[in-house]
Amino acid sequence: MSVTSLHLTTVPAPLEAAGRGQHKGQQTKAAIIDAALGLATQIGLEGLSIGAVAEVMRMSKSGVFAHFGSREELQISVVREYYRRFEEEVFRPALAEPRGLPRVRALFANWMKRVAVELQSGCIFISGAVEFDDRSGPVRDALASSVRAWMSALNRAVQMAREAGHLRADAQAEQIAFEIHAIILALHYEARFLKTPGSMARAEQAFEGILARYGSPASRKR
Amino acid sequence: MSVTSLHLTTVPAPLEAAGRGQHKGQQTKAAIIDAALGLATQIGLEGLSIGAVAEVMRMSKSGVFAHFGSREELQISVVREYYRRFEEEVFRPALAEPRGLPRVRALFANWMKRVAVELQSGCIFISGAVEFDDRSGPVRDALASSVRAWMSALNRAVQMAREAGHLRADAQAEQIAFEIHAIILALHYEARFLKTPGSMARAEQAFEGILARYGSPASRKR
DNA sequence: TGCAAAATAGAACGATCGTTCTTTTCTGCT
DNA sequence: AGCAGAAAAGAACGATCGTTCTATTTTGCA
Repeated sequence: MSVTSLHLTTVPAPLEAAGRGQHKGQQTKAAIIDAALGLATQIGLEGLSIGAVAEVMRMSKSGVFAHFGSREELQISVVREYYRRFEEEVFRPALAEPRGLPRVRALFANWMKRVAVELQSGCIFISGAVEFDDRSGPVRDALASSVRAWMSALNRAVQMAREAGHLRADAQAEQIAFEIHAIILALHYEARFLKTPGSMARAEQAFEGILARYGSPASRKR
Repeated sequence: MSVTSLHLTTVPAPLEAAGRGQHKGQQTKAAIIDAALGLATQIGLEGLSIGAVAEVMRMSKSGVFAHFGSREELQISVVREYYRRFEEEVFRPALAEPRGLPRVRALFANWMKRVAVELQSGCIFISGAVEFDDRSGPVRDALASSVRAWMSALNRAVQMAREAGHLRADAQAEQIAFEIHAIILALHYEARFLKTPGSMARAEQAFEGILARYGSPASRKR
């Protein structure tokens, strides 16, 4: 490839946009990531082995391996795909709601919906945090930056709710985001591990409690 | 050993109470569990390998193995020891406080103190929950029953606070325990994984928020 | 002090892991 | 249709794992 091809505008058809028309290799790579994501939600990123992915894909180990070059790269691809889906399911739909409390409520509701599904499959942002909390490297970095991106999106939504007058003027967005995050983590723990019945309802009630505490006195219901 | 020796009252000195005067084997076993616990808090119960424990103990793999008969039994021993220390550090000292809100505050404060230390080492009740949440077997059972025991102790303390009139009459102990647990989990996540600064203070503030919300109107401070 | 039993070491096993190298099969373009 | 390159398979490697078996050392009581 010549240096002049760095002028991307001159590149014709062969490099198409992601999606259809991919070469065979990219299609299978996407399929591998999908299978690996399914495995990783169950057994964790650390438990994810190339052999297991190959078995699910009915491919050889080396066939799977060739697409990534290392297990680490496969793990990173899984993290990125998980984040993409999380954004799609939780964040994007909430943008349809008007800024302020409605959007914050939608974010929490979508998050809860997702956790309800993950009570069977598992959440990579939670299991990954435990697996990589005292390690370093690119997998940890990919995980942490994904979670931070989501948390700061939640932060912004809360901040907008305060600016819209839906929350007390002295409410801190970071504090509220922290407490919302806490609810989700406890729900995941109690429902998925301890199998405590009624956890979903307790999480809902805890969320309402936060809103009652930080909600602006003007819009207080009782 | 004859059948009549089942009359435990007839057993003389050789079987002593746990503690001093142990045979060599029991001493080293306790030392192994201590070393294994230290490893498990860092790399998790699943990552705990007999080889690594042997290296720390400067023993052979088979020497370590012989004390437990299986890796699973070693893991269970670690869980039990962790629970014992947790009880000793968090629960027991709080019994010195009078029933009601003071004791609940002490439980939370001790828990926070422990988490602050575990931000370096890690918590088996949290990492274990992630590692064993979709598995079954004796290790999972040991973990779950330990956590349930602690959670129900916390529950009882909250319940007593309500009965003492320190909390609203309509406050549910399970709900409050859920929310306290949530705070600890979020603190662990944000401080240990994300390394978000100020997490300790946010956890404290969230706890005060819970008390403000569920505290009895009579004892409200402002 | 001596002797049985407990405690530990050492070597080897089958299995699984990520990775490398070589070979075969398949794809897609001319 | 044919050919170059991509994609996948296959075999093998060193390492680590839990576990087993046998041999050696150490302990604690008579």
